[in-house]
Amino acid sequence: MHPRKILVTSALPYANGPIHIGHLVEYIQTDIWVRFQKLRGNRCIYMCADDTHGTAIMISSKKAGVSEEQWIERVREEHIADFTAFDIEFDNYGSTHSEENRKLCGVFWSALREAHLVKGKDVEQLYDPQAETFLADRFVRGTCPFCHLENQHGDNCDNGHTYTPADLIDPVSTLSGATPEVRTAPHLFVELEQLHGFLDEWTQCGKHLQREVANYLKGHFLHEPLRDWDISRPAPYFGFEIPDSPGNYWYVWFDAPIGYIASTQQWCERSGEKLDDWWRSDETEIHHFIGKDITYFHTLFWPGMLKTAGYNLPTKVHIHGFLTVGGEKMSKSKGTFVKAATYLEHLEPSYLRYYYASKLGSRLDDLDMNLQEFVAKVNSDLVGKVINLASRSAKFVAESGLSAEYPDDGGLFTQGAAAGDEIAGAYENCDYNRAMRRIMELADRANPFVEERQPWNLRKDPQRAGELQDVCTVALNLFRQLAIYLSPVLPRLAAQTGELLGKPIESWDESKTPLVGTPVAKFKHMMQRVEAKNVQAMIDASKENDMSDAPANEATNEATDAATFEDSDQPLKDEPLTEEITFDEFIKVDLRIARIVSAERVEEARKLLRLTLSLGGDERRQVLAGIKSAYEPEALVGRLVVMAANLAPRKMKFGVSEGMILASGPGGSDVFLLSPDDGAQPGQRVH
RNA sequence: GGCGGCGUAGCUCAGUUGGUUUAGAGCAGCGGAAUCAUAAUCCGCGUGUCCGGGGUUCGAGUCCCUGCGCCGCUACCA
Repeated sequence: MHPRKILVTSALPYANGPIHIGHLVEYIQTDIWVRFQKLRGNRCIYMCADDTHGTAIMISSKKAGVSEEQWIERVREEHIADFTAFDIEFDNYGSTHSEENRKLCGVFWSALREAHLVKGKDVEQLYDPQAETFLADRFVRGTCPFCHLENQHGDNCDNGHTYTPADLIDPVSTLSGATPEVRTAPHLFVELEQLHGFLDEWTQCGKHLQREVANYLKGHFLHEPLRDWDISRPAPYFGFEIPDSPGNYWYVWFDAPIGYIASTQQWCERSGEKLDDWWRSDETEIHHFIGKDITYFHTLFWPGMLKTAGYNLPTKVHIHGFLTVGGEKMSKSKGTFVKAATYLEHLEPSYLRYYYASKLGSRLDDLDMNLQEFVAKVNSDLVGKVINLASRSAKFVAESGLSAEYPDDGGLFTQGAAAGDEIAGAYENCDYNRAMRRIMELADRANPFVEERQPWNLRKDPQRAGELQDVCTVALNLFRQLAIYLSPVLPRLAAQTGELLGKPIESWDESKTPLVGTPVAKFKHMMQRVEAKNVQAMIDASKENDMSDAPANEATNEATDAATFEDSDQPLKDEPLTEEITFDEFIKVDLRIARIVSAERVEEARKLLRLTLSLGGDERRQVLAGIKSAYEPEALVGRLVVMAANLAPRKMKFGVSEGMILASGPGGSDVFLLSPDDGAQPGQRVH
């Protein structure tokens, strides 16, 4: 079997913030795969880079008071430090803001031009006259033109209406607070539709994508003509200026994937390789690892670009899901939004590598990190089962070394070697959880062997020194076999095993041959047990970070946090605090979660909506609420609110109102209903 | 609403193309042993409606239909 030639990438992290444990799912997943391939004797290189262009970078660097170049260089160093600490080993870590990338972008661009795939079109977009820049949708907020909900995103509101930013009522730029104006600018587009036939074939042939991804693309994009892809941005924009279109820049998603190739180019220059041997060669496999959020860039645009420019198409795009913690999205307020650097202050990287490996499968399911399970799994699998094999036997043979011949072990080593193919197959398919399970099954067979042979008793009898040596030879070889199988996941353990037994682990096939007649070094601890309190400390520290450097909304992070916290004192002035009450007085009010099951306008009334609230089961209340000018009734149905449920019914002109729902704001269109967090149920009391 | 997926022991899950037994493993729990080892290890202990209901079949957790529940994606299009 001749070695494969494999080029692997992870998505380029955006140079706008630190690496966190969500990112690490992908880099650990990829790194394991790369290490596995190398261990198998394949030629495999792992390429990555920082993704450095776009509006968000401009904003962040401006805020930090440095140039974009300084900013991205600083972030890149942080990223590299984090990756290195987690044993993620790139063969090259570049930057999309590199000369190599600029040139390659030119190559791709020319190819697109020559294929007549580029066309110009005018685009109307909101422009911030103060910041002197066009505004992406997420940098505009305003009032929804359909339901008049205020402070909504640029392209959709919380009630589910969609629109373009130009339709917003009272739009505001989140960059400067200025009122944006509509301006027209010429943009360049790629007519992807011309590649429709090719993309149908490539995505649906079953070789390159997970089945569910192929279905997704077919259902969402390929069933109809593909839309033109807006690939340029007018100045000012931090990126590369388009050579034949001065004043326009390539959109960040154009140059980002080309960064994979540019990074390879740097590696080639350093190692005397030819780029075309890797990116224009039938012998090379290209494997991209990405998260599901960027599926369509990598499965439609990117193959289209590669095809047009005559580069290798991806052999496979491996797509993974998101990380959740305790079954929920990572949350800054709950401390589950853990930065890589914060993790490292409290825990060892090997824990996370193993835990993720034990959870990762080949499909794009989300991966849930359960903190109790995390502790239990690392301690019981790694320390209790695997490492224990070495720590309970190594010191008995520190002087004698391993037996000269491999003793009878009842077939354990042979069984372990036979399992190698299946474990390798699981790694190859990214079914790491399966691989980990199989490895732990082997460990579960090894410990009883030691138990049965009782080396601790054998050593008491000098007559049985040979027997003792044999038992430990078996135990250590079984341990080493596991360490080899685990080495893509736990390179440190592999290195430590190499030291202990005086022979570095370099190839997968070493799992087939036991080590004999070699010295054994003094045993040193290989891994600390995870302490639950350290996990907790990490969570707590992540909460503290939240207070200091803050932002609630990820995408618009830097842009919004000033606005988030510079709260006006006007509301308090308008409505000062009232006199103190006792607890007993407070609890007289029975606040309940209620679901709005119907809502209609009271036509004759100026301000009222007639709501029917459900407290669960058959319990219903009619409430007349003065929110007509702030909410469309249709948008309220189904929504959970908080109501004062034991308020005496009040007869009003239009009927009896049996309670009140809680809202803030001065009135008119400025009314803001209170909503419970996810999970609340109708009828629950608010305490 | 559409698409994709999931629903197996307290928890996390395995169950390959339907047929090795009365459906398995790890963790947790209970009982015992051991004391070499990082309070690590070993042995023993599971009356689970394999979500419910139909169907195909000599035979289904495994295939088909249907209902329910959950998750993800995406929606006045699929």
